[in-house]
Amino acid sequence: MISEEQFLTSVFWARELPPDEQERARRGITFRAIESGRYFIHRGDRIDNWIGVVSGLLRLGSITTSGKAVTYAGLPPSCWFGEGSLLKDEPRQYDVLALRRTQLALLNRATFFWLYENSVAFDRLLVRLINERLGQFIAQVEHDRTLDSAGRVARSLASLFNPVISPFMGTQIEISQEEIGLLAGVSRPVANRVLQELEKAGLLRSEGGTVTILKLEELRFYGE
DNA sequence: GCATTAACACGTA
DNA sequence: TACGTGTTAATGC
Repeated sequence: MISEEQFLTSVFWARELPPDEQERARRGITFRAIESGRYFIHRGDRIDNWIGVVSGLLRLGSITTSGKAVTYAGLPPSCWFGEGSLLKDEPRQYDVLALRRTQLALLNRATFFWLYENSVAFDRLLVRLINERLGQFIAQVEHDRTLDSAGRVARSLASLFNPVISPFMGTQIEISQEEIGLLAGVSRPVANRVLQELEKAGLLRSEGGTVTILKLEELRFYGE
């Protein structure tokens, strides 16, 4: 079984559960590492876990029939995902790729459903997460259609630091300009130019593969 | 026009 | 050597 410390540092929602449910959740969690560039899930897979990102970075997306990679979201540390496929008992609709070496925490299906059936605290948590993600995706569609590339890059970065979805993020993330481009749907030269623009505006610092957020709120509304 | 791809030089782990 | 960054030239929508 994983240690108390591992549990509390990687499972942000645990503190919302009463002690007996925490203990049950802890017994249902295992860890797994995915190497950089490897797929964790392919479209069509069935999954048997609710999945939490402990460290690293995942990309949720798919490949179009013409072979183009489309990204729907970055999954940063402390973010949990996959509840939709578990609850609907359907195959995963999207690919999940590790952009760098990534450690995952896996809550097994039986425990997930036990909590779902028995824990009010857990259900509130799920509703809150799903609600927040819904809002995030709707906003993303809006931004894709209304904002220029600078605005899209700023929103994509800000969405990685959503405090409801990934509350342990702090202010820094290891992410290359190439990866930022993939998340925001722009090319690397554009990501490069926008990062310089945002840095000049004092909203973030970008250096050597890490981005430090200085003004998250302004980043979230950049370009409006 | 603006973005994209491809390519090059540079600095660093 | 491998990677990330900064930049430019050719090309496309």
